[in-house]
Formats: sequence, structure tokens, C-alpha cells
Amino acid sequence: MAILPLSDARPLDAGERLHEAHAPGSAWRVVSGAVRLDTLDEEDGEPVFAGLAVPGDIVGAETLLLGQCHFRATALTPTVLTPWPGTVGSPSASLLGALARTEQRAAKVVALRAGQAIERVKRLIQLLVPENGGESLAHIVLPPLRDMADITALTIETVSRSLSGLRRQGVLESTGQRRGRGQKSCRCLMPSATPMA
Amino acid sequence: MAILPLSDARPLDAGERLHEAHAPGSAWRVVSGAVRLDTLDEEDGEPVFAGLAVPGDIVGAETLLLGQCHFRATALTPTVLTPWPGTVGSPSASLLGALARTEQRAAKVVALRAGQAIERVKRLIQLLVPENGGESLAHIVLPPLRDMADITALTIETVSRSLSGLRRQGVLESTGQRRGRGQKSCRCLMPSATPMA
DNA sequence: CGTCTGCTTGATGAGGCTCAAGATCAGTGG
DNA sequence: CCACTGATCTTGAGCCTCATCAAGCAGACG
Repeated sequence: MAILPLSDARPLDAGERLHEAHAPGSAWRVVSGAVRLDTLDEEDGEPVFAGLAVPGDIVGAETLLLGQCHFRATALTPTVLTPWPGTVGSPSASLLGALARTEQRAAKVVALRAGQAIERVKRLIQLLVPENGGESLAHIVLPPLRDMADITALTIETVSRSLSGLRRQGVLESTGQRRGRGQKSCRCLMPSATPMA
Repeated sequence: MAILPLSDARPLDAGERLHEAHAPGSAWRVVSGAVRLDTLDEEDGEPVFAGLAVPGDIVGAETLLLGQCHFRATALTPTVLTPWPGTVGSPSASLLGALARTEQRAAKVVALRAGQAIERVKRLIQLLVPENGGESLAHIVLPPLRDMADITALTIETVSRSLSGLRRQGVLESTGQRRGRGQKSCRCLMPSATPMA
């Protein structure tokens, strides 16, 4: 897992748009943070949650084929990207790896939409916790409730109640709990869902 | 869209297993029918619905990289497969196409798990309707309720009630309705969700 | 014919959606 | 500095959809 020099790194603020749907763009690999993908509803043009990219995942691979993005990509938390594909390794292996990764990520996202509300939210957070060598005391920045609701197919209210429940269970600790604008950071006492084996 | 000679075609009965998870296998392209993918739960080993492949989609691409399948693959309806990658076209373009397709399919599957029950079931059926040149009077074979329930994250009972509802609405007509074993075929008066643009 | 599997339908209750009100915080303009 | 606005989050009350449990039916199969 060679980390490329970060000279080309592109940082993104939480909520910042990487590219619009059906617009030109290029392909990136997520270095840190998380990105949500949306399709635009054919009828009303409303964005519909379509996928998630966490560190190691590729965003906008289809631009290499068509020169156009299928999805709208938005940073969920402060995020860092790097151009893709990198210059190392054979193109085929890199592509196959991206394909396999995409399938696995999609499976996790699908799983985020089944089961009880509190479990879904818990799994989502685990997906967002960076792996830090088995250490379970991770400090993470949570996405806005609106995004967590879209991802889990719950309502904002239910997500909020679930987070309260997780805090009550002790698997989540708020640090600098902020309503209003600003990031909601917290201390997470759950293991990472190990985004990539 | 060149149709390869079907000499290598592999037919699968409904319910037949293409390969197990974490077992050796090879990559296929779906020619007709539909395939469900499952991961095995880490704790109890129960299969968990993870993805769907419809005509044009690739199943088992990760075997080319790792020689091992991530997912269990089971035919939902009578299905025909052909080895992948074919001999035509450049490997990279073929791979990129598969990657883009996989992302789009995953987005549709994610969407199958949000909204009202009857709408979810309707969308699933539209995904399974082969495109036949805009003709809306398609004749299809429905998967078992158990599978439709797993895919939509509903229960068998709710799926059954939703199908009744769709029949009552007139968008679905049972032809040769069979309980017991055997396929449940029906006439579908809905447009295809055009699995591939 | 009995059994098994898969589908249908009904009754009931719980979990989550909806609507509503209030709290907290960033930014803005006076 | 402070009211004001707008955005995000929290919490409560009530209702509705869907999960659950249960019973029964239809066809396949031995």
C-alpha cells in the first residue's frame, strides 16, 4: 500500500462538491474522509443517494470512459483526494482492484439500509471510522444528519435519536457537541468496519 | 453491442448456484435472467443480500485478480451466462465499462431499499424486465418471494401483499399463477428500468 | 395420499415517519 | 456588542406502515 507523494492531493471541505452529475470531471482516489454519490431523479431532479466512497475508493472512474460523470460527488467530511489512476502498477490490475473494491463498498452500503435504525447508524459510523491499527478509540468527524439520513434511508429525527441511543450505550462520546453549523466531532468506541481488507 | 456466439453460453436454472463465497470461480457476463449476490455474515454465516446482476453485468470479476469469489452467486430466474472478458475490444475499455456498470447497478439496488413497500417491489420488477424496444407488454419470470424480500429488505408477506397491490392496480397480470414449486410467471405492463443506457 | 415448499391473507403491535416546538451556533448587519 | 437570520440538531406526541405471528391454500413430489 504505497502512499503516493501528496503533491497532487486535493483537499475538500465538508459539503464541498467534487463534481456534478452529467458534467465533465476526472477520476480520483479517496485518501481520507468520505464522499457521497448521488444520482438526480429523472422526474423531479432531486438528488438521490447512490453510493459512498471511503479511503481507497475511486470516484468518477467512468469519466475515463465517457468523459462525463454519472454521479454527483459531495464530501461528507473534510476529505483528501488524489488523481487516479496513479502511475504505479499495471492498468489492468489497478482497474480490477477498483472494480472489486466498488462491489464490496456497494455491498456495505446496501447493508446500511436493512435492520433496525440504531444498528444502521452504528454500521454507517463504523464504515466511516478510519482503521487505525485495531485501536478502537478513534476520533472522527460525523457527517451532517441530513447525509446520514439519506444514506441509511432513515429520517433526520430517527438518526438523531439513534445517535443519542449510541451515546447512551457508551459506544459514542460527543466531544465539543455543536448544533448549528460547524462539524460534529465525536469519540468513537467501536471497531472500524475495515473498509478494505 | 455485438452478441458473441453462444457456444460458450452457460445456462442456469432458477435457484442454481454459480459459485460460493470465498471459493474459486471465474468471471461471467449475464446474457439473460438475473443473479443475486450475497456475502456471508461474519458472525452467523448467514447469507446477506449484497448485489444484483442483470443482463450485461459482470459476475465474479474479482476472481481475475484474486482467484477467489467475494460473493455467493445464485440465479434468481432461469439465466444464461457467457465467459468474461470476451475476446473483443481492449481489456481496459472492457474493464472500465464493467466498473461503470457496476456502480450504476449498485445505485439502483440501493434505491430498491428506500420508499414505500409497493414502490420498492415495483422498481425491482422494472429492473428485472428485459428491455424490448420500448414495448411495455413484457412477459417475465418473477424470482421467489424469499429473494425479492431479501433484495428489497422487506418481508415475504409484505412483498406478497405488494404484488397483490400491483395486480390490483393493473400493472401486473398473473399468467399461470403457481404456488408450490415451479416458476411464477406474469405479464408486466410497466416499462423496463433500462438496466443499461 | 401425505408431506413439503412456496404463496396468500388476517390480526396485532412496534418501530419509525410526520409534524411541531425549541435549543444551539455561525454569520450578518446595525 | 448584540439582535437577527438561517442552518443544524434535539426532543416530544401521535399516527401509519410494515414486521411478526398465525392459519390456510395450492401445487410438486415421493
